[in-house]
Amino acid sequence: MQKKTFNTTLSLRDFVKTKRKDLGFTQKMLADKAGVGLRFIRELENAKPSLQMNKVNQVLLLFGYELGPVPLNRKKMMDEKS
Amino acid sequence: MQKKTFNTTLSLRDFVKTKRKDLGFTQKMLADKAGVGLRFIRELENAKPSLQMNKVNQVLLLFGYELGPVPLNRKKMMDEKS
DNA sequence: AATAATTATACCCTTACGGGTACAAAGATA
DNA sequence: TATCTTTGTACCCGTAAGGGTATAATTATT
Repeated sequence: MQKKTFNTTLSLRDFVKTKRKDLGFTQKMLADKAGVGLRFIRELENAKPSLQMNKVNQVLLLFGYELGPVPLNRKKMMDEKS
Repeated sequence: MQKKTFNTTLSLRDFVKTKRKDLGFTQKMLADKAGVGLRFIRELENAKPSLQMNKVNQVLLLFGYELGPVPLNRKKMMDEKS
């Protein structure tokens, strides 16, 4: 029942990590399914700031998400699962 | 009074273009204020898919926005001004 | 119409992204 | 403990991103 608040700005890494584990994927599995390299997934989950948008979108697409402009300091609510 | 619907997914370019003109900036002014090159602003407003997130965020920051994961097919409402 | 301002396209160049790979570190399982 | 899996860090390298600049094309503005 507990929900987790996360800052959309700072937690793209946490978003990916959470979604990935929700699906029971390893980094390698996610990389293969997204069509990116394993190193990229690791850089993404380690919050490398200079990642290319199209590559990030290839990953987010698997979760039904994509990169878009969101207001700063925006907080979102997300269930622990799904 | 008319509001414009835009798909967050496809219209990062339109978002930037609209916000820029709302502030009365030229591409060059926006580039200088954001600390990126003029060419980058043009590629951004022309929807180049492989732009680097940190550069895009330097621009969105001026508008009080940033890149974040948004659900696919999400539609947002935005006033013509502000 | 002409002129000025803004935007689009193209070229060269330096930098670094991203892939691949290997190895180390951390977690899990028995 | 040892063993296996998963994740993190480091290296080399091809290639594309992004800046600068110049020139065309487009769009005001008069």
